[in-house]
Amino acid sequence: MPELPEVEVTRRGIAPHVEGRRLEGARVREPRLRWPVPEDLDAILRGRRVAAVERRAKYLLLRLESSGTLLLHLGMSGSLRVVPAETPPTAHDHVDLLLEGGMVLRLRDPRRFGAVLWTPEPPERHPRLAGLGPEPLSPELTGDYLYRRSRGRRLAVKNFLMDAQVVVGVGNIYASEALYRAGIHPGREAGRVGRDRYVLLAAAVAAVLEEAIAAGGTTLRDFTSGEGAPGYFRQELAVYGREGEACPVCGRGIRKVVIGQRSSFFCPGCQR
DNA sequence: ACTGGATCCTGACTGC
DNA sequence: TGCAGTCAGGATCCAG
Repeated sequence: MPELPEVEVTRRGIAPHVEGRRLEGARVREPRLRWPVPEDLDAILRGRRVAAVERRAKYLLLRLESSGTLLLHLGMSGSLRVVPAETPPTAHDHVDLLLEGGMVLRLRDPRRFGAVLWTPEPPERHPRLAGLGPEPLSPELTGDYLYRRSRGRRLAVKNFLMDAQVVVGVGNIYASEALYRAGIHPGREAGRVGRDRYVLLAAAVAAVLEEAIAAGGTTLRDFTSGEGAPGYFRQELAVYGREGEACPVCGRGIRKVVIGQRSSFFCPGCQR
């Protein structure tokens, strides 16, 4: 489900309910996520206070006071909601974090590609976070950076853009959208895109992600913020999911191709 | 070192 | 209505 904007919208939705609050424990109904949920999660969390809810790439970081961080990943189908503790869980509500005051932070994830990980170390040292590329909304993402990193690379520029070692947070929807805005064909070899076009691409990535966050994310099926509101960016998507529709700029039909086993949408007139 | 493909899992949708 | 096949917002792992 979520790319960076949806994770960030979720973070902003849950943070006011979670930050500064003490955890009374955890209830794990289904530990078989991408990696097993820690068996002693309840004991680890009980009585500890959440200092901050942060985000790195598509991971949410619940930083506990003193030390230790809970890493949450939503995978393809995960979502987080803050609900009253007495709310009956539905089929795929795998983990509850019990908050003082009678609410729970509830993780739902039908496909179970998500993750709940614990680390007592500084989270940037965790194997899942070490080695990640820069945040796309930081000053580190520049055209020069993308240009340098792409030299000699023969994979499609869309796959290059979705490589978390290069830059984090750009998933299948926003990769198509950013490449459209930058006028770059998604299947072009990354190493054969020039510096000037990477400058356009870096700006396009940041712009599309910021606009999506401002719109509350993209709701395709059932994405909602931590408070249950859907995102309204879907109607702003220029190419994703719009095969056969007219390009808003040149009027030619939007095409769909499979690149790296993922559907990719582009305008054959505007993108080279 | 890079690259593409297979893989984890369930649900929604399509076509017959 | 039922059933088989296809596809889905992620990211890791593995073989070549």
